[in-house]
Amino acid sequence: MTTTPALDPQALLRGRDILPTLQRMAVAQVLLLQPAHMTAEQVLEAARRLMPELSRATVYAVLKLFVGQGLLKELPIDGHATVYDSNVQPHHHLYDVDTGHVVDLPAASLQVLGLPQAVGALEMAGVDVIVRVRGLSAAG
Amino acid sequence: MTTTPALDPQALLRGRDILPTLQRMAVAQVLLLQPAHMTAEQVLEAARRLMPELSRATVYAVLKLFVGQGLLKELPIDGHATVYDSNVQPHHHLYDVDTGHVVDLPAASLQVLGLPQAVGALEMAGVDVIVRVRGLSAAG
DNA sequence: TTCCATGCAAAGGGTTTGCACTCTC
DNA sequence: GAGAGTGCAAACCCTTTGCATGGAA
Repeated sequence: MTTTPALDPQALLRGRDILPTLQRMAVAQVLLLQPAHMTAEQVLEAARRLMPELSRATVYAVLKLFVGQGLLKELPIDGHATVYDSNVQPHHHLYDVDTGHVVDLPAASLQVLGLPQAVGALEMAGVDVIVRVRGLSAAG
Repeated sequence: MTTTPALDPQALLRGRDILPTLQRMAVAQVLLLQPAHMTAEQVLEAARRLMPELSRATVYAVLKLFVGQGLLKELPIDGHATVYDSNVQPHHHLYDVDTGHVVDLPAASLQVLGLPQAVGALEMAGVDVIVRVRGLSAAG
């Protein structure tokens, strides 16, 4: 692990050459300071508690910016709404098919064998393992 | 493999207690008689070559019915449009992040180690491995 | 002062729904 | 004839875009 938890949203954003506006810091506060899985709507709702005037369009813009700067990852989990994951380290996911809750699975907890043969000469851009389960009660 | 390729759409549908209407047989013809990965829009376009009056709403209804009856699987690959896979055997996917093309990866070509420990006492509903690559030129 | 960020509202794509018509059993 | 299946259009949800305002360098 090379993660140095950035406890200061402003420093976190400056470190990625992102102008730390109030809106961006509100989103960072909600999503980047701890591991979290949230949809855009959930981010908007949570960030508006810190900044009620925050607009939906801005949240989408900020999320897209954060993804581009490597602060967030979009999860390919569910067809309806994009889920943003603030854990950008390689890892996998447990997904509750009934509730939609997601929890991280450390990269080391699963091992995928056979990848080199499977991708052959293609350029590999990443591997996602999604384990669908039932009964994941706690919030993810 | 226990697959007995059903070459007759009508028998295929009756086998699942699905009333074989002309619309459902057109969709089956296009998607179920061979392994394929298609979005609803692609299914509509292809099926309309067999039946020009087919409506979009009916295609969505039929796809949902087929998924419920285990004839199709929805792939959790991309946020925009749902991709339907007529291969319902356990297997994984190679996904071209540039073109959107998908190809099957036989279940045997990859091995995921550590699942029992990862899911613990939860009920496992399935495992999806999506390998993102670039340069997958052929249609998937 | 120039450029970037924000907010609002409208537009856009994918999917679902309401309702009348048609067909199957 | 009763109930299921279909088609059309409108509605819906998530996301993006256009444009005018406001703030940062």
